[in-house]
Amino acid sequence: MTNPLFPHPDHDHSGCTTNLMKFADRYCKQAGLRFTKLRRSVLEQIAASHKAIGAYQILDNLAADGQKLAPISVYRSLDFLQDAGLIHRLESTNAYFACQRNFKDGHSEAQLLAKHKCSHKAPLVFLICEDCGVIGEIEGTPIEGLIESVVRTEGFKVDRSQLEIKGICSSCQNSQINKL
Amino acid sequence: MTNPLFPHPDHDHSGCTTNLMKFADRYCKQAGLRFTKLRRSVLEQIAASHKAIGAYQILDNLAADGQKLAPISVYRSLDFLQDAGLIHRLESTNAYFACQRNFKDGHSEAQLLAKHKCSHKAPLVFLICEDCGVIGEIEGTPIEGLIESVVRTEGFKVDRSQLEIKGICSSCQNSQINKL
DNA sequence: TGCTATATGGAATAATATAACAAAAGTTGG
DNA sequence: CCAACTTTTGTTATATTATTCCATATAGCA
Repeated sequence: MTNPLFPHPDHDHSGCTTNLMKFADRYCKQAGLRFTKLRRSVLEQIAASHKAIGAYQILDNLAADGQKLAPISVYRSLDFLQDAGLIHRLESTNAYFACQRNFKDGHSEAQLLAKHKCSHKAPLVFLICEDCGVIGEIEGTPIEGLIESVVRTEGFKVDRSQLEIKGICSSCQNSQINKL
Repeated sequence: MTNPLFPHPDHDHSGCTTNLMKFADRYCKQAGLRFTKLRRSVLEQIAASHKAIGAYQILDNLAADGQKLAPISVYRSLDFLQDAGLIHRLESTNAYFACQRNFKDGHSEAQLLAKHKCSHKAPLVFLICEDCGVIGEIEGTPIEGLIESVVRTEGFKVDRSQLEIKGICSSCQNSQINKL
């Protein structure tokens, strides 16, 4: 019933994009954020796949669509989207990808807002396939609690944390076997 | 008996540096790595504190010491030191800091080598104080096992992982209270 | 010694990100 | 609606981080 944590590289992506854009609309409206045309088009570029995309790649893609922008414009939209929790940034590769964990059905607007806001505070855990480039986001794992407890013994007060796990996803492991 | 996981911002650092450089000597010799003058001077800059330092800051410091280098020279040394496990890179700030977890006494050369090599594969967990800038490295926590098990359910094959935890260390929390 | 692999030097440039200020568009209160 | 204000975007320039390419030097070894 739940989405797989790690999206299959060959899945039909069309639904992901529309769901995500729909969620962004609802969420920004509910949170009183201005989801402008520029921000929307930047998010569309990012939401086009489950891979991470660089700021200048977004810039190029939009230019190809006839929308010529300065880098700062893209970066400003990226900041907005990140603050809104709609995208994440892979620190190890300076690239951005869409947060896919938001738009489960069956929530009222208020629930949607509360749930999404809450999830911002949690440790971020990302699986990055070094072969196909797809990124999966994990939530609700014991890792989150463990970080807190380990750190508490140090008296360290956590602000935010991000775990980037690189490796090979199961689909790509299978493909590699087939190639041998 | 063990070092604190998070070094106190005001501790006496002189011993840390000499221990670390001594370890680097021993380790490189044992591992058949060439610990050249350039690599040594880059490591000295990094080992000078428990904070992370940028590549161009290293470059400037060495220039002030009369050693004028091209950026690429510093980056090459950084690559070497990272491959050797002597330093780490903070992905979120593009900065480098010394690995302090190596040079416990009482190991033979062979044990030293084996232990250090093994530790390279483990997930890296860093505590980063956003106030004083000091970085602590945690090892041997249940986080490591948990990453493996969580990911295994996904069929994801881990290559390497890094967890960056940002917040305020206990010393800085105390200082902040005093300032009020 | 000469051969080979590794390390360094040096110049240029690529890739990523931000600063500073002006103009435009949205928001609010009269 | 207007005017004042805030937020967003445009424009230009520049800062920061990292790599490519080719030449030279040095270490390790037959």
